[in-house]
Amino acid sequence: MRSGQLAAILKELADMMELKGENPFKVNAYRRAARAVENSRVPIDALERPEELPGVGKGTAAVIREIMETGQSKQLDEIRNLLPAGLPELMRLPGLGPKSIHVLYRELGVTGIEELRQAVEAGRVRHLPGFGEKKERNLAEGIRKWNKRPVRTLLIHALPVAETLEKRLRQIPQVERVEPAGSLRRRKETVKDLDFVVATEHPAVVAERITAMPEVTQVLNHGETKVSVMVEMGLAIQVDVRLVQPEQFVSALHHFTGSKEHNVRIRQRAKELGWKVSEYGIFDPEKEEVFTFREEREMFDKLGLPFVVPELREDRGEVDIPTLPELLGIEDYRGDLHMHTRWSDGSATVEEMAIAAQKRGYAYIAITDHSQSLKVASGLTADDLKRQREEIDQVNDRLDGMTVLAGVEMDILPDGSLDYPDEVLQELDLVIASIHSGFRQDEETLTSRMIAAMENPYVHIIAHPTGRLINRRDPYGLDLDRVFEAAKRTGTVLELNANPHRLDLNDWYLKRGKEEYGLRFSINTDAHTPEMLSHIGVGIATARRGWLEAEDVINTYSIDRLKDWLAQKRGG
DNA sequence: GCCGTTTTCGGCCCGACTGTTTTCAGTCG
Repeated sequence: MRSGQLAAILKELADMMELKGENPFKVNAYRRAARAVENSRVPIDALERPEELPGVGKGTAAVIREIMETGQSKQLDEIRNLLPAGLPELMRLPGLGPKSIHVLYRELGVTGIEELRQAVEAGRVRHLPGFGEKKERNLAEGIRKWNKRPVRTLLIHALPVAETLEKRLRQIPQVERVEPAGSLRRRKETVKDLDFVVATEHPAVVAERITAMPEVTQVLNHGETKVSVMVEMGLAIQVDVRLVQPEQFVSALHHFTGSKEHNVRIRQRAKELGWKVSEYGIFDPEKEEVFTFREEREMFDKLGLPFVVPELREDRGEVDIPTLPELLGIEDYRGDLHMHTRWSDGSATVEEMAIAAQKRGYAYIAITDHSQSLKVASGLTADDLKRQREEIDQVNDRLDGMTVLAGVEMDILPDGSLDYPDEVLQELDLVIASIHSGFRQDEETLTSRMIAAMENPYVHIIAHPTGRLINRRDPYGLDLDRVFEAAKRTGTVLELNANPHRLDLNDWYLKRGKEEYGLRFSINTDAHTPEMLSHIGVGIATARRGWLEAEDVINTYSIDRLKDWLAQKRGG
């Protein structure tokens, strides 16, 4: 049993209990337990006493034990027998929560989306208590969009739009301060919309200016403190702007940066001190006094907490521990170890890539073109690799203060063997192995295949370990705990691929790999053009979200230390 | 269901908005 599976069962239990109409605090207790399991530093199967997890008491601990032992929960089975399986997914409809779903089920016998559609079309919903014509129309709209999964925008696409909008907002004379907030500020891999917090004494004027921007295609909401619009700026995205008084700016920025879960922890913390936190400030009910702040740092200070950077605000322990890690920064990064050239499917020469890297201030790079089996990408034969090595040597002779390593991104073949024999690998400075075929094999086959590659002493790094493509392809069905364990045992480093579509390993796995297994990682762009080296920005952001420090990432090593490590992996 | 240097009972984060109501429940972030 993996922590992800256990957490999923606890979440389902919470959802079902909520639909059943259980005490909301009890429901929340199960949600908290699910979070605690996800964020536990101890591997879940090594957890002897679940009640040691925060928010887990006797009751939930017993449920956890039962699930660990039997793989299921009697309580959950009972509710499943009581309530139709189609109900939980109805929560995805905007405006529909557990209470309304229960009414629909009880009064109309609605058990799923199809029956709801029929009830709405027959006009039967509007007569229910708490419902009306407007609500029925909104439901009809939600049902119409049911199958159009809202695709979240990639961070890398959202960033330039946010930057343009930020500049635009700054140009409005009545605007005193502007910051982007929300998941963009937390640098999540995808964002749903763009949030801005604006300080102004004249909210109505600013709101007017925003709705009048030429890129605005639709005004969704236009109130005194909030404007929501759809904009078309290369991509169509919703923009929410919150307008607050200047003295409220910092509290509002913190509030709208989130995450929701982080905010909840912050408010609990304030409550322990007898205060109340909202988007308007920290309120002391005893003295009837409101504290406001000039910088976020002051706000955390007031609560007796170390400053938490936006990337960590996910309630993964950042509010509960006395000292936070000194996160990796772009200035710590010394070289990119995964990129392609014209030798396979890249667009530039070795020298062009090297010069681009040097302009970024790097001390080294590794050229890692594809291996022979990957025909679609013009993979290199052993002979090609020899000739490429000659070219790399020449480039190294011409460059000053920059080392180009000769590497390869070698396919792990569907049968688990590697694409070159050891004699070829030992000639290379650095070997990355990765899976590009046979994605749909079963978990056991895929996992063994990857572990076999890690056991080869010549393999230094596993690239994009789960193979997911955000919004496009799910991760391979790997047992990542076994992969982590093998990485630890063999000293193999797992990659955080900084391609904005991959960002794989993701933040959550990075934190787990570091804390539970003591792993180190490599962050690389997998660039196929010189411009793509700039993707390292979102890679570093993801690493920060994964709580990584410079020491956890081999790309922060000096060239000498890196060479030592490369040799050491081979038993040198 | 969980939790406790004010507590073993009575709380559990906070406020805005919507649509339903005529003072508020439900939903959302």
